[in-house]
Amino acid sequence: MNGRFSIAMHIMTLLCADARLQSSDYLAGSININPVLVRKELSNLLKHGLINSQLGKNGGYSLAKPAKEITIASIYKAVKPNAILGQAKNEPNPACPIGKQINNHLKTLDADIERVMVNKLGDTTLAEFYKKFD
Amino acid sequence: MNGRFSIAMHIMTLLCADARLQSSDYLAGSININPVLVRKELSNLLKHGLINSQLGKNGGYSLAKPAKEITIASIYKAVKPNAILGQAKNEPNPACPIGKQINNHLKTLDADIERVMVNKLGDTTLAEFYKKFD
DNA sequence: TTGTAATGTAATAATTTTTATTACATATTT
DNA sequence: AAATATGTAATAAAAATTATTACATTACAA
Repeated sequence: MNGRFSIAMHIMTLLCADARLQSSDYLAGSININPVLVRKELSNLLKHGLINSQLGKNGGYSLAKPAKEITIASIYKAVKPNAILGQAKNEPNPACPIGKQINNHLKTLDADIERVMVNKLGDTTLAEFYKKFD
Repeated sequence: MNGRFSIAMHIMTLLCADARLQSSDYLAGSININPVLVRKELSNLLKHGLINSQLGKNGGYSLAKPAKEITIASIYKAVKPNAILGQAKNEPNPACPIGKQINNHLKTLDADIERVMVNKLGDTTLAEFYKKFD
């Protein structure tokens, strides 16, 4: 996985900290990455119904619902990679009895792990996460 | 995370399937990646005490202990990334109250998740994983 | 004791992925 | 109508991953 989860959490925390509309430039300034990347992630969070946006002058972004109704799991799901345990790029040798089957078995293992993770992340809300900041 | 876990699992499964010494070239052929990459991962697994190697002609690799004593968690630990949830490359803006603290809080979250994952992966042994193959 | 086949590892190149940048259309407020 | 923001496409730059080449070292076996 890349830095997308961190970025999404950072965005959501900033929106949680101030209910007013926040611009992508301001968010990018706190995260310290390119504004276009932030807008791309905002666009994804929007698609997943986690935030609202307002076009035009004085526009910006805000949480789509109260922070105590947003689980960390829902944020994770919005940015989740194909495989949490990672996957090799190459097709294993189909002539090898192990190679032929291993990807399926690894996929099953990965699904098991993800279930446990999402379960754990579902225990915490954005509001609880935000409480840790002083 | 990259493909290292997949590769390590593939190596370990192949060694589990045949107790005789296996060469890195043979392993690379089944995985279908460059033999040098395989040797690098073998060198890492060796360092973690999961496998044995034998130098010289007719040399190769074998499991360091019975497959039923090797947990998937121990294989994961040998290749585990810094942060399972990923991390952004940039330092957040220290002038921002959220930016200043978020990395610490994300690190805590990550540690929680990893604990749950390793717990789950500790339930299964290589022998059990191998049983799934026909 | 010499040839062969294997591990072990360093250096470098190629490829892929991620991140940054530029540009501009569209929307909304003042 | 001007200003400021979202939204998005196209491209460039940087970083990470994977592949390749090269070769030293070890051990078996003829």
